[in-house]
Amino acid sequence: MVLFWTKGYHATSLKDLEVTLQMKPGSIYAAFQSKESLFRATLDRYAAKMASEMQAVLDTAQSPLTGLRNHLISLANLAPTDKPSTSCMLVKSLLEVGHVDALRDAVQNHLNRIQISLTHAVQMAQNAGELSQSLDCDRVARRLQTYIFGLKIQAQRETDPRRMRQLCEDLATELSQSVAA
Amino acid sequence: MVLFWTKGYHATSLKDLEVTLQMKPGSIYAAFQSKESLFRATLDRYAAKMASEMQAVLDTAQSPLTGLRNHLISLANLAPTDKPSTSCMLVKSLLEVGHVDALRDAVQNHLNRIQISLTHAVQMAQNAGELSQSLDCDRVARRLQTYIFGLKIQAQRETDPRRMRQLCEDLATELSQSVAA
DNA sequence: GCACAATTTGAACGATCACTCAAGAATTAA
DNA sequence: TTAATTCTTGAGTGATCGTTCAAATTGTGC
Repeated sequence: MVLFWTKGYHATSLKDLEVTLQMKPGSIYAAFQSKESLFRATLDRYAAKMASEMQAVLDTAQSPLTGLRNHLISLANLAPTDKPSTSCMLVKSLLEVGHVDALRDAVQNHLNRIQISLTHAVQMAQNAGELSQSLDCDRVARRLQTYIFGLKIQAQRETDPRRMRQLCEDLATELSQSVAA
Repeated sequence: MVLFWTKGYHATSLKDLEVTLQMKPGSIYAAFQSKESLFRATLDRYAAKMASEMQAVLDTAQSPLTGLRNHLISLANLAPTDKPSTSCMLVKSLLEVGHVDALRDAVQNHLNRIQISLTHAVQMAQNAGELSQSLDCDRVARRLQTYIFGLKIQAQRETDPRRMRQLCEDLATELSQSVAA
């Protein structure tokens, strides 16, 4: 997963996979049917990992809205020198293999599921009275996800951790304000 | 440029380039030294094109802030079925070839230049009294660019043009409000 | 019309690509 | 211990990768 995540689908060769997995080609093809299918499996794994990490942040927060804010702010801890890539593997894959139908659909499904989780979180914040009752939760969630996408790309660029943190906090603040009950 | 933009660097083969350019390998290598160098040239061209389009939107607007809003809203016109890719070639390249030093630096420079243009636009809005005097223009510009990144990725996902437009307008509104004089 | 320079051609290069498969090693069942 | 089964091995597949170069073609100056 880390290999595909950092190098991308096309740039990852079977030689790379042999070394990393410590398996010979035959074994790789016995376990997974093809490079594409192995890649799809890593996408699933990544999405599960990402979803559970996000859920953990949301669940441990004092309140639903605080959880969402914390999640945005947690993106400040990504540094562009980090391994694996600070960028979202799903976004990276969407851009790279978006023209391969099977892979694009897999990525889209994962992103949709994450968006639904966000919608639920927003709904909870609304139920808790932290958000205006009139707000469309799905709409807010889409905006939130747009922030996340943007921030993860900035994380690939921004070398100054102070500015990165500032940016995350700016967006977190904006969320609270524009959405307040 | 369109070829690299849509397929990405690695997925574009020299056969593809031969067909699209209508040139034989020898000519391609005489004109450009290598695939990488040709790719870098397309990055330059893309960045120039994108910068001038953005500048046109900014310049024709009634006011600086309106220009920035219009630019955000113009992203609603991207549809995921569009050719070439609706995603920003620079972002796509940053994610795909971010681990190749020469290419990453080229992309970073282009993105930095665009950010500077945004900073100037924000500065003009501030000078025009549309923004609070106390705001850090560079900081606002970074936030703006984060929106743009996020929106262009959403444009790859969102199939409903109504929702896409709504999203762009949400972010444009947010910009005006959070930044108002 | 002719010599000379610049460009284009496309076959060929070694390397690497994703992938296969017959043969051998390891594991399990009796 | 042995027979059956599963897993692993790694050389080998044809295809394609990015790249080169000598020969053919085209363009230029006189």
